[in-house]
Amino acid sequence: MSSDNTSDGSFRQRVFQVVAAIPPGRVATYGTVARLAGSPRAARQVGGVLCRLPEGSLLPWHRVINRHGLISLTGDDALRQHTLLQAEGITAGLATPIDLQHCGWSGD
DNA sequence: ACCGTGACCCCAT
DNA sequence: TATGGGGCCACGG
Repeated sequence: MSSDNTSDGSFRQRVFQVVAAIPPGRVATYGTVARLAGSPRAARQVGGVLCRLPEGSLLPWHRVINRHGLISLTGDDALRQHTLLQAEGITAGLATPIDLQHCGWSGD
């Protein structure tokens, strides 16, 4: 019921659902996640939500990168994300940009 | 209800 | 080619 599918509640919950839908071996940019979440201009907020993720979350947050195909985190967190991406078959993102044309996911 | 914050993105110098 | 500043939107205190 609804003319819109925005019946989930908070934007944060929506980001969880979108990120959880990213297939293994693929990555999505913050802008893409924001767009699929219903707010194409809220790319920044997507990072804010992931930053506040609980430690036990099964959400594949590591599959979310910036529009340059690089990891936006810094320090140990960046290395942690890079390691998780390696486990997905992606050996780039830390210093070498990920090929978004090959690994990029747009909600298919 | 107001202000500050931020894992972004875009443009100008 | 690198660096800086501004705009955007949602969330916490």
